[in-house]
Parts: sequence; structure tokens; C-alpha cells
Amino acid sequence: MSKSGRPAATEDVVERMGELTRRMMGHIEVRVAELELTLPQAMLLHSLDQPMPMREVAGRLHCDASNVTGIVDRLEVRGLVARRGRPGDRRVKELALTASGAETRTRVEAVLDTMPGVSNLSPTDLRALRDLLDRALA
Amino acid sequence: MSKSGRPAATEDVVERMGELTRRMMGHIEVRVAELELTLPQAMLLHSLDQPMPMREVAGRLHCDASNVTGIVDRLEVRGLVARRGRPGDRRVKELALTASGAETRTRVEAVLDTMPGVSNLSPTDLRALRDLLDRALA
DNA sequence: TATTGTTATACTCTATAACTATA
DNA sequence: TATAGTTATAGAGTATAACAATA
Repeated sequence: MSKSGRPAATEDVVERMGELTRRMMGHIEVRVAELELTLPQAMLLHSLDQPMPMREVAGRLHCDASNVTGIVDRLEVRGLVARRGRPGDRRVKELALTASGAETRTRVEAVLDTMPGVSNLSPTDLRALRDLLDRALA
Repeated sequence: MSKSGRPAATEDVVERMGELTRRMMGHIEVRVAELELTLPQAMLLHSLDQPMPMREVAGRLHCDASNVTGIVDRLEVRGLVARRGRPGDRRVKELALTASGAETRTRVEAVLDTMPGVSNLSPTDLRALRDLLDRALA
């Protein structure tokens, strides 16, 4: 029983989720800034686990296709990704990592694997949290 | 034991946290858009639980003070908040909700209290999740 | 006709630096 | 000198609508 005399409410969890999320996002932003990437740029590299059309990238990032054009433009001038035509359907442009981009992506993955807060939970707590999140997402 | 033969990892939790957060943020954005508010505008109203200086608002939103000026400008022209001088220190501008703003803020709070996923957890799960998040935040 | 991607446009958010007024 | 707030500036992200090329 909390001090207010009511059971754990959605409100309590939302507040804590918000705070943990804020810390995680802040951590990611600082760490990928060291790679000279913004959060959306880092998320695009993260999503690019194999070559895929621009439209597929937009789907994975849950944003408009016109948006992807700009983010990719900025990554392309830096030589991290490349647009390639697809033989067989010349409307499509496959987006692929360059060697440099693949290296950068590996560093982004490393950032995502070391999170403040979550990283400090015991294996038991980690498993319990994973299962609870699965039920919330179901 | 997961199918990959390893215990629950930070990576698993981060992935699920990310997905739940995305759904929560998306939900909030859609619901406050019905009130013609952007996410930062809604968060500002949420933070304004009593009149306070602009600087205090910036602190609560974890952003630069110059940023608050613009967000408040947009809320003020719509009559949701008002700037008032503080007697005794004329550098300070107290930010306060108008009657209309207070009403809008109540609706924002209602949005934050009804979250997809989290809202569907049992009281037991909700308590367990709250406690796990507390340990992660410690 | 429908689809892929880009361009044009407009707006919000964001921080940095310079500025004003006040303390 | 230091602090509160604004303004000027610049850049990134976001969506909508219109467009070109292709299917």
C-alpha cells in the first residue's frame, strides 16, 4: 500500500516509464552525438540490418517516406549509406550501408546494448521485467 | 531459457522498452493532437501544476530557456497560459494557466492516465512493474 | 491507374550566442 | 557581476501535397 492509500496505478508506472525513457534517450543522444549522429540518423542505421528499399526504411521508422529522403541525404554525403537502383524495378532504390556505415552501425548497436538503469538490474529482475513488458505489449 | 540459449539480456529489455515507449508516445501525440497540442506543448501544461517562473519550466522540461519562450508564445496566443510579472523581482515572469488552460491541462492528464499496454496489466503486474522500474531508476 | 521516391513548402522544436532589463 | 527572459540565427525533423519516373 502506498502512502496515498491506493494500489499501484497506471499513473505511477507511466511516470516511472517516462523517467526511465528520458534517461535512456538522453544516454543514446549523448553517445551517438559522439559519432556525430542525431537520434533519427542513429535509428535509421540501426534499422538497416540489410539492404532494403527506402519505403521499407520509412515503415521501420514509422515515419513518412519524404522524411527518409532528408535523413538519408545527410548520411549519404558522409559516405555512411548508398542508394542503389534495383534491377527489375527501376522505381525502387535499395539503401545499403557502406563499409564505413557498417562500422558506425556496430558502434550504434554497442550504445543500445549498454543502458543506464536497465544494465544494473540483476538477471532475475531483468527476466521479470522482460516478461512484464511482453504482457504489456501483448 | 530463451530460444537463443542465453538469459534475458539488457538488449531484450531495451527492445521492449523501446516498442512500449513508441506506442505510448504515439498514443499521447494522437490524443493531444485532438486538443490541438504538440507533445512539448502538452508536456509543458503537464509540468505546470502551479504558477512558476519560466526558468523553472525549462528545468522541468530539461530544455534550454530560450526554447520555452517559443512554446509559451504559442500557448499564450491561444489563451492557455499567461505571463505575469513577479512583484519583488521584476526580472522574473511567472507562468500560470488561464481558466481555459486549466481545463485543457485536465484533459492532458486524462490522456496520461490511460495508456495502451500498461493500462491492461493486472494490479499485481502493475505493482511488480512499478517496483522493477524503481530499482532500475535507483 | 497505382507505386516509389523526390521536391516544395511550412511549421515545430532545439540549442548557441548576443542582447535587455533587473538584481 | 550575475540572473531571467527574449531575440536572432541556424539546423534537424516532421507531415502534406504535388510531381516525375516507372510499373
